[in-house]
Amino acid sequence: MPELPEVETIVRGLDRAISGRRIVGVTVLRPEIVQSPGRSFAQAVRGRRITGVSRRGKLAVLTLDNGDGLVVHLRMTGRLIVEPPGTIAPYPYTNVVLAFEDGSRLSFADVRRFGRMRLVRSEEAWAAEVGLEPLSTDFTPARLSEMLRVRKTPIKAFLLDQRRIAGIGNIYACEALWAARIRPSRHAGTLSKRDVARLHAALQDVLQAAIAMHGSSIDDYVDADGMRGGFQNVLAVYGRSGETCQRCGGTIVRTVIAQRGTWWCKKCQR
DNA sequence: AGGCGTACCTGAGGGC
DNA sequence: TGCCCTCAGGTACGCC
Repeated sequence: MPELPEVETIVRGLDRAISGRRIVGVTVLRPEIVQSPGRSFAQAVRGRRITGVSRRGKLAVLTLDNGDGLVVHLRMTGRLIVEPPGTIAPYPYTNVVLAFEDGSRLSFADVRRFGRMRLVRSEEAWAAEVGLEPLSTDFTPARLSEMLRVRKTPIKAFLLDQRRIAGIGNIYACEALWAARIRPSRHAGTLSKRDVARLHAALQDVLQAAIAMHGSSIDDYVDADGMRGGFQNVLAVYGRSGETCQRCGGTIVRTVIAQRGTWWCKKCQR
């Protein structure tokens, strides 16, 4: 489900909705979903106030007033939903509920139960494993070029590796490679300086455009208020096998790279 | 180092 | 209608 633009959208909504609220109740319906060092998750979280909600790669981070962080990975089908006071029925497939003092609550729901909610002492514990933020000023064509050099992995597999650049998933890897006119199976190290410049620009453009449209809702992504995104309506290649390329009139094909469905135009992506 | 298969889970959708 | 198969926005692990 969620890649950088979707998590960014969720996090912005959550920051507006629940920052400043105190957690007065914690219900863990699926213990395997939460991780917490030492004390029990519920004990460690209950009574804390949420001071802010932010994003790192595809991770949502709820910062608590004692400096701890609730790091949430939604994986494929996870949802973070804010429910107003008076809501009785539990959100479908809810695994963890944080209840606030005003009667509102945050539900972490996930049909497939791949998503995780982890309590961390400080950012150092996990931030080192997460790569560069593609929308930060640290991410420059020169840095990208340096990371790609001599690497033999297909460029698409490189883009999906969260330890290098954080936040790009299958949709936006496909879309950015189309925008940059680069064939997804190209070995990373073979990209020319021009290719790298186009890819760098394409990644930032695609991610920013998707954030502006509140992400892509292909199947089940919704933001913190349960609203769908709009970027699925403007996807150029993702999920469009057999359709005509809007740029060159070629045919969009589906292949498999790094075990993931990959959509691209055979004619104009080289 | 990196590719590949598999595992984790459930549900949707297509073909027959 | 219903059964069977494939696929899904992600990552981890073990094996070569």
